Amino acid sequence: MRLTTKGRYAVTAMLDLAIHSDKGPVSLSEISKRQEISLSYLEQLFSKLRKADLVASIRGPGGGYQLGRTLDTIYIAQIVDAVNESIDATNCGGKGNCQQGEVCLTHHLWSDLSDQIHQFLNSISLAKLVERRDVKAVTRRQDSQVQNDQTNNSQVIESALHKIDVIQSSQIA
Amino acid sequence: MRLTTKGRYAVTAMLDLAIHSDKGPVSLSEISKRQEISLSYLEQLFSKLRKADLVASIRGPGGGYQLGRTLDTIYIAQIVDAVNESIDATNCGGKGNCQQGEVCLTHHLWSDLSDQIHQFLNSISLAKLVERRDVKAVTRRQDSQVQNDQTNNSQVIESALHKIDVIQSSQIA
DNA sequence: ATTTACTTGACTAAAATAGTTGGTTATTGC
DNA sequence: GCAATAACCAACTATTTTAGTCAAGTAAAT
Repeated sequence: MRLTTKGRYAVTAMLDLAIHSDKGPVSLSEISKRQEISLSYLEQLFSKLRKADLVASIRGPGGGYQLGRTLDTIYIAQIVDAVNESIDATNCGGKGNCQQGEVCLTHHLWSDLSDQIHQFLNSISLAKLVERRDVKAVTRRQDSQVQNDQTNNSQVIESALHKIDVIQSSQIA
Repeated sequence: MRLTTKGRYAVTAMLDLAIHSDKGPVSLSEISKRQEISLSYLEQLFSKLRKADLVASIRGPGGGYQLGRTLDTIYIAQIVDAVNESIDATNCGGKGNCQQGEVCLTHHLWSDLSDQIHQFLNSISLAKLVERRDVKAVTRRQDSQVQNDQTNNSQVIESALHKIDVIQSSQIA
């Protein structure tokens, strides 16, 4: 059974994409900043998401990713499946050949658990997540955070430019 | 989120113990044979299970392990918890400090999933598992399999002893 | 033409898993 | 007392997975 940062990152990134897709394509570097996920790692994940037709890519300046389908037809289980092998709790991948071709003592237990998890993650669509109050709150926080970072960056840049001016004028003198 | 062979082995071994505990203590080597789990690995797992008071040990010949409590008060979640760190699906261990001290965009989703899994595994006791039809069927298969192995082994030993006899008598001659 | 941004593949450090090895200690039956 | 049995313990190791980097591309828009 695997549910690690990989699957979590994928869902988080897809949700970020869903939230910000009203103003055209979303670039991975935007998502990377907002969700604090390494850009190159996102590239790997989105390569898989694209192969699963969960997203579509648009190249060139102003490009980025768009959702491959409408919000209400993308379920969390599909996202996790696309990047992880599966969300199967059995050892045998559900095949039932865990002990010398036969089922092991606890096979059915793990099989039941898998069904349970799958049902849960398959009952939640991106549309549902976007509407959640806690998601909206975090979105507000993240958007203003990125805004601040950019302000801070331009301040840093301005002060750097100022320093260069000072150095240059002192060199002339 | 971790649910790997470790947790599965622990539950399988505990169930095996529950099934065979009617005739006194069960040794790890018995469990090892029946469930095809490495003996030394079982020792590691049972060390943790003992610390969680899920089993009690009896040393010396004829010794082995017994359940620490009655069948109906031991739940699968407790067994997995005892050997794995936790069955938590969040990245932050449920603390909600996943993004710079604040919750990340998908924190509540994973938190909900964790609750779901925990509820499921906490609703199943060893007593319930023992009664399942599929468990009873596998138990019959495993018990007769081990019986056959032992018969085969004694045949192998007998034939080996015979060979030694032949070699020795030829050396004398 | 150049910039922006996606695409691909190979590589890597760190962690976790699933063991192995080699002992020590306690108990029992002879 | 002495084997034999079986729990207990600690350190070590191979393999796999995760999470991420690096480098060299390709496609599209201005």
